[in-house]
Amino acid sequence: MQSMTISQLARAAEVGVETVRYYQRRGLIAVPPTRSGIRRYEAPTLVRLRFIRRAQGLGFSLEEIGDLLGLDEHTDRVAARAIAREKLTQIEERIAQLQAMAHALRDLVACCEHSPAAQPCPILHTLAQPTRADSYSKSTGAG
Amino acid sequence: MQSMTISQLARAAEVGVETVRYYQRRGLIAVPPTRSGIRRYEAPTLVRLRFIRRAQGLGFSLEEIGDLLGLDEHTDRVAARAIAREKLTQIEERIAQLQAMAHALRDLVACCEHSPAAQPCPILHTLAQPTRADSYSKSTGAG
DNA sequence: CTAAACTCCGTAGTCAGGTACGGAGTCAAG
DNA sequence: CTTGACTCCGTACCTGACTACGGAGTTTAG
Repeated sequence: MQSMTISQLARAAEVGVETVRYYQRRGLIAVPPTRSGIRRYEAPTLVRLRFIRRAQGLGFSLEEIGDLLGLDEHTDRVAARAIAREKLTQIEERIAQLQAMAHALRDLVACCEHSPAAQPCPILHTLAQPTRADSYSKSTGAG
Repeated sequence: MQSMTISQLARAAEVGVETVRYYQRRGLIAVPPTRSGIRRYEAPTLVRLRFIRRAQGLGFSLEEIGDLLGLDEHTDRVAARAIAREKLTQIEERIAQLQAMAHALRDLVACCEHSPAAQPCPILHTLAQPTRADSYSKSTGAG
């Protein structure tokens, strides 16, 4: 399959036709010239489309992917590495945030399971507590 | 401060006035009756507002927070715990996804650092690779 | 040669969680 | 009693990544 219609291209890359058009509008993939109104796509466009999906899977936004697509495999290795490192840092930060949330939730659930039935729900009660949200974390001391 | 204007309320909860109004539109906090056109807010509304912000900090969406706000501290402990557990599971899943991304990125960066300068950038090259995105993970063998 | 399927392209809608705007009314200080 | 700050409310706008719609043109199978 040397040359594809847009729906063949989309199917090959496992995206929707509208998504392909959207990427064209965003300038991520080229709009090939048309003979008689219908455009035909070549293999390099499919490669580019798959690049986009894989980069998304690594957490890159379409804007960042636009930058990555502008890089040259041979002359821009340092830049590519820098972008990848930055993304890695962002992901690690996000993981840390989510781990803090998970930790707080685990504490609340555990607290709720072990507190006497006559008392108000520690989860709801803690959320309604005045100011600082960390009364459920670490110690109950003055710290 | 028994009774507050909307801006005092917003300041006390560390949110914007427009955000308070937005929560009113969403039905998360009540719109108090007005005498002469200006509304006044009591302490329980501030508690509710802080509840919302803290629940957001734990990863709950405004819709979920609406559910939580409808629960009773005494009679709905089981429901509250179930919601918290479900959120915890979602967060753990998200963490796992992000860790997979981070792992892949770390591999790519390391690969890029150690590959000979004459070769194309392994990061860009891997992204452009046909089909499966996992050629950068685990081993380089036939698997 | 026709009918179905596909393509093109611009525009608009979706989700979440706000943020901004504008005009009219209200309140407090001087 | 005016000035300036604040409030009310509806509506529109924002980000990011799509997704849908509609009408006109094109291609293909029978």
